[in-house]
Amino acid sequence: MARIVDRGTSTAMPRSADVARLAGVSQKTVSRVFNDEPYVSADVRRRVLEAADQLGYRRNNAARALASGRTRSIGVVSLGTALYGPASLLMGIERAARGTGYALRVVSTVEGDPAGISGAVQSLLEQGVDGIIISEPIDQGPVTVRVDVPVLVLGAPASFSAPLVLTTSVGSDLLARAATDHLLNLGHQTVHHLAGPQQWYSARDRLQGWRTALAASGRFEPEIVTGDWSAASGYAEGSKLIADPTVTAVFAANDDMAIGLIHALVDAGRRVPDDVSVVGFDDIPVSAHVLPPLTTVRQPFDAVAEEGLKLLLRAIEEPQDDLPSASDPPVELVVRASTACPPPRMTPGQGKRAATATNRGSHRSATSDGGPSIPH
Amino acid sequence: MARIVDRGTSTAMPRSADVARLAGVSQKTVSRVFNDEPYVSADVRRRVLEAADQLGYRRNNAARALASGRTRSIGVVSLGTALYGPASLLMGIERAARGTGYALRVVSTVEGDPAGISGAVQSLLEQGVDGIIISEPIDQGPVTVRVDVPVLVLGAPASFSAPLVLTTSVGSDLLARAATDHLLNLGHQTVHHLAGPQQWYSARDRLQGWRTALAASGRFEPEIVTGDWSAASGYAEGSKLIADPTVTAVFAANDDMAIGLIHALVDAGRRVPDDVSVVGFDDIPVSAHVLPPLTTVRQPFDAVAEEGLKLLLRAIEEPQDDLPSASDPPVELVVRASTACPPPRMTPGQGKRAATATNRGSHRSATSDGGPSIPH
DNA sequence: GGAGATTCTGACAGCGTAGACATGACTGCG
DNA sequence: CGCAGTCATGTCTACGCTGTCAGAATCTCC
Repeated sequence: MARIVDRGTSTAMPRSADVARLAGVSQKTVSRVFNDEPYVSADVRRRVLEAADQLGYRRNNAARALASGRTRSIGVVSLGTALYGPASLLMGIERAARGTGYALRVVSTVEGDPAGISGAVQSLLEQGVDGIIISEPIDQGPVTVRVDVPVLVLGAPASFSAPLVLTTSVGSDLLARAATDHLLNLGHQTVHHLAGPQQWYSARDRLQGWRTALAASGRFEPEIVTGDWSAASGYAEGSKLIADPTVTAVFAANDDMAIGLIHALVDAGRRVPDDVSVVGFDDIPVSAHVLPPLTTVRQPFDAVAEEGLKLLLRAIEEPQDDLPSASDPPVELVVRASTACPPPRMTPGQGKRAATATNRGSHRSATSDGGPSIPH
Repeated sequence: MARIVDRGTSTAMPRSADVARLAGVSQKTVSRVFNDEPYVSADVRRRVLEAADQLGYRRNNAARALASGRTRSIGVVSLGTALYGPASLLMGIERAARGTGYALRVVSTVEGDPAGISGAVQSLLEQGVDGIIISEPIDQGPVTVRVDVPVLVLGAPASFSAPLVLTTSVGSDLLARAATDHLLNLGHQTVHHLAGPQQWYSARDRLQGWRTALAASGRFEPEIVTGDWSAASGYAEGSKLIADPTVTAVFAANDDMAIGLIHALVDAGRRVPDDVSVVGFDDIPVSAHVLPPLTTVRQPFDAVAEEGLKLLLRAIEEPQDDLPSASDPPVELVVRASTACPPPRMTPGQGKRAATATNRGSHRSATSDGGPSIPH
């Protein structure tokens, strides 16, 4: 087990001057060694490192930040939830940040706090950051924050833009479209939508993607119901939705709500996928193993985080450069057992059975699976 | 939507001296105002705040840290995963930290990195933190880190202790025991265990709690199988476990594995809970809505995070004080529909049918249902 | 062999704040 | 009235590092 040892109050933290004295060089040279600056002879470098090691020297970050004007840390505004999406994105950012030499400062917005995002940004600026990532933003009405570092907004619409602000799509709309198209291709007349809370941009994106898919196929756009991302809301709102017996296909804005919806369907005596097909969104870890295993789309959190961070670091380090906009992340549909062709009576006299049959099970991505039960 | 506005490169960041000049006071007085020090007249305070507001002044954290020797931030070593447990704990810490005046610096350990926790601690110390929280630690073999700030280890065994190190139980063992006892009380002869990866202390705690419960009731302790927390491993390892037809009750070390296990049971033609009862651990958001709704225990993440943080801040701010050890968090068992009395043939000649009927088939979905569950 | 370029090292001056200490102004009280 | 005590503010400086510049040592090449 890791042992954690007190360094003892007797010895104060050594500073670079102490190392310099021990190594017989100037304090500035120690600084050079630790910053990997050129023009330090191999011999001196070795002596400095040895002395530093012997004293247990560590650079003082505060002093570095003060002297250089750069804090070497970036702030992340996250949502104070353990929801799979936000949490995954945060972890993706953490992973991407590692090895860049930048540390992460995380604050999260308080639900119901009117200051919200702007308050969080404010507090990050006070802490001192070289850049800010706003992950999974929520629309909280017009607020203005004065910022002097680059800001990256993950998954916000263009309307968020302003000087120094970068935006990156997380591809929610495309994924939502793919999910809806999958159901349409199976032969469903139309697809209903169990939407996420509309203050969330990602929920709006998914709604939009669903609409686009329906419009592109010239289908009727039914009324939506809106949940709060939770399985409980999926159950409650889903129950309302499926009160309509003509519903044969539902696209839920996340997997949790999809699972709640399936629960509601089963409680109502409807079979999934025989009577109603359900598609989720996120591919949360349990989706492959709930009953029935859930067809869903997978968000490329790591790719989004990595690309976004790269963009931000470039804005920090090469302020003069033009910034390329990020490319669209890949669409990954995971077909499992919660979707199927509509029940016969719901597709009156259409010669589509062959096409439908072909279509079923053909939508799998590399990660998807064979039959209804799918270990990965 | 929040507008983010560049402050413009023309104007440099104002410093306290600028505010002081505008307010007609000394720089030190500005410092006093912003630190809420006593002995500043109301009039001066107002003038300073006005001037600061006018200039858009923000304190420079690096300078503050350098001058005061305190960074006002605490570091969190987290696991680089979006698993519900670790993510929830991290959010709990974030929530608890808010309002304390301490910022959070997060680093996560890389899976497979030999440096692991010690490397993460090292990097936090370099960034400069006043204290460190190690959340959900993993045993990575003997490593020694030299530390000069208080360290709080959430959910590590006593063996982790060392000077300046605090430990807090997350109560996994008690919760595991409650889960196991619940199954025993339903009349099962014994309870099998689908364990988590044993490098995780929390997985060990759960194993231990299960053992304790069995021993306390004088039951036979069956062989365990071990998963990796994922639903997929729950399916795969669970399949091995239930190859034994005498299994009537399984305690899984987390909900994901429990869900995978139920999937495996259903694929094997065993009914849940009629043939086999399953208890999970965590109460992840979908647990109330998977089929059947999962009986599980809920971890008091917020309580643990809050109490732990309080402990740590006390160690930071009153180093002389004796530190009280944290109290045991509450045990919260959530009984849903995945558990019932064992099938008749498994409980030879016991007059328990009435109890079974009562318990079974009550597919209540709300998290705090009646009966044996314990609402908080 | 010496002008110029290149490599290495050091002296010095901040960076923006908080702490130690000094200094008045004012208060209360014998 | 004078002295101690409290309150309000200012002066000066250290915090530990990096950026700038200067100087010394070494190399390069005709």
